[in-house]
Amino acid sequence: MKLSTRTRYGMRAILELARNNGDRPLQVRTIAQRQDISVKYLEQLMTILKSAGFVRSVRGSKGGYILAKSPDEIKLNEVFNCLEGLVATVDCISNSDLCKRTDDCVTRQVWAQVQNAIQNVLKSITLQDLVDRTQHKDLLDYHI
Amino acid sequence: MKLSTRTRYGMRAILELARNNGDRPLQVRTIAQRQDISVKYLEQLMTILKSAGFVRSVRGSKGGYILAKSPDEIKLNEVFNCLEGLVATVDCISNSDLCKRTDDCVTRQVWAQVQNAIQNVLKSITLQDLVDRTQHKDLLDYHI
DNA sequence: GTAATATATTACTAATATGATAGGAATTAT
DNA sequence: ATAATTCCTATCATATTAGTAATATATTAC
Repeated sequence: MKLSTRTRYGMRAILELARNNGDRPLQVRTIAQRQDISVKYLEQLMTILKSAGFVRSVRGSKGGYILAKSPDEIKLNEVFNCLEGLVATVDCISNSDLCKRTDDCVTRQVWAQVQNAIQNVLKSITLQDLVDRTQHKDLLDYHI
Repeated sequence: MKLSTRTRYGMRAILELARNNGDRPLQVRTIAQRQDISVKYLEQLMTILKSAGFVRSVRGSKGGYILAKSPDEIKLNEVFNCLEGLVATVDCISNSDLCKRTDDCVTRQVWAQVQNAIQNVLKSITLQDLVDRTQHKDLLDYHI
């Protein structure tokens, strides 16, 4: 139950774009440098984010990526689901045909609860929230 | 972010033991049959559950496995953490030394929230709860 | 129009994790 | 002794993940 780097890197990348919002396009290379991610790998992640409609690309010189919507219109669960694939903790939650055993249903209920909890947390946070958190970093205690 | 079969099978297996609580030991073979899991694979999972102290084994003929504690003393998050390994959604949550970038901390905060939410759900449920749910199955609506 | 800059797309590789299988040793009830 | 059962170790196949490479294509600046 670990997050894939796809999700972690992707989330950090789109956060960079959120910070850059309103400015000129941000290049993959720049994001990769700032976030210490392989350029080539990040390119792929940006493609995913693009085809999901979260970012727009500007090709050619001085091109790069920009957010397709305002940061406060992008909720983390949307980005998360896009990157992490189906967030089904187990398949039978989304596809109830798979469930044959009655006992299974008990654990299935549990996994559904878990999944719900995850989504609720992420649903409550927008990219703008994260940008704000970074900017007031000095005022917050970040130790967990 | 899918559950491994280790966790799903293991959870179902220990639930069988919880149902069988107070009775004679339950054999791996029996559990495997009921839950449609490979015997040899389940053996390994039982070893994990045993070394974590959730179950006790009785060797030899008429042997098998029994719960080491009462079902209402075993919380799902404990079993989950044992099977799924460290539930660290990302490593830097449990090991703060890993976090070099300040921006990371923002997403790290998010993952920590997510992890917390998962744990809270699982912490609130015991094996006994699941046993009860199964027994009153006819009274409940299990569709999600 | 040309060079420079960037994305787009595809294929490949290496490493790791996961799921499962197999064989036999150790242990115990009968 | 024998049958039943866990315990231990090794092995294998597959899937996933992370990353690299090469090439094509589009856009802008000049």
